[in-house]
Amino acid sequence: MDHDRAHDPLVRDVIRMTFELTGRLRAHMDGVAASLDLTPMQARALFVSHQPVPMGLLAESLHCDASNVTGIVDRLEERGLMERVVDPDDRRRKNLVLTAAGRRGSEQLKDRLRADNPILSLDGPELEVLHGLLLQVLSADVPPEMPRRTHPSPQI
Amino acid sequence: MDHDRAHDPLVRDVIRMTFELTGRLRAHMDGVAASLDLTPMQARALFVSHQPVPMGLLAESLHCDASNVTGIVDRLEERGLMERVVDPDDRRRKNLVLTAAGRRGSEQLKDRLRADNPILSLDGPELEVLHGLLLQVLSADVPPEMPRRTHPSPQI
DNA sequence: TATTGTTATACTCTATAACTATA
DNA sequence: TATAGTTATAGAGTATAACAATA
Repeated sequence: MDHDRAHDPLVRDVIRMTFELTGRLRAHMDGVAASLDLTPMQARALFVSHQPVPMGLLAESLHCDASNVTGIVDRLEERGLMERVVDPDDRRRKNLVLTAAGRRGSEQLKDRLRADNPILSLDGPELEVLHGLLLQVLSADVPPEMPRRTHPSPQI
Repeated sequence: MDHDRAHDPLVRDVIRMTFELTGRLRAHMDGVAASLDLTPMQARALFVSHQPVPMGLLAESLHCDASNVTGIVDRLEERGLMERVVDPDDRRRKNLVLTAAGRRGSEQLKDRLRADNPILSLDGPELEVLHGLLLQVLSADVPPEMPRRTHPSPQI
């Protein structure tokens, strides 16, 4: 018999706190992005593009529709940080490759992200514990699909 | 003598994983919002407005500029979920108060957010540990200011 | 036929600057 | 003078639908 965890005060508290921390981490990331004159989405795209990645996969990583990635990559390409390279094995597919400037930018982004990160208020052993918990959540969880508002059930 | 943690592989790993989890949690939240026909920011505004809160404080909670809150609250008010109430003690200030429908919506939002949350792959004791870590990070960390791009130092 | 990426569209979010009204 | 909130603006993000090229 499984106790109903939805009414567990601990669950409520942890969800409220993850909401708060998620907001702060995002603000921290956006601040770092701004310091490099990147928009939040441009920075996230740079962050996850270590090796060549097709547009569709980037859309998944960014949790947004594929049609949005066109514009985001357009602006990164105009700025000389990324290039679209047609995949020779499947000419429909375009792989995104960082330029030298893109790699430098990505490194700076990550350096600055590490420099002042809120989670660094934890010491080594605590980070180890957090690492274990994150590993468990990430491997157990199936990444959610992109949010859709097609058939909402409002009731409010 | 403090070891330089920026080069600690554990720190890098944990930051990469928090980036991933943060993205998934946001996608989860946005999906729940969409199921109630709310935009992401409308849902976040509803989430943090349990008791009357002035516009400026809501802007801080949402990590965005105060000017944005006007439009977000406009749409929630048009929909009958919130009301602006002028503060009698300081007539410049407007407190945001949930309507009955707003309270129902907020409850549904939180119910659905708990129902399928990725962090629920953790069991009770693990949640306790996470709770402790979150408490420490949140109390040690000073919430970052809103990201500004006024004086960037690009170098890329 | 199905898939990858683009375009067109309409709306929301976003920060900045200038503004109103209160203090 | 300073603060709370609004308006105007321009740009970026957002999902949907329709489309082209390729498989």
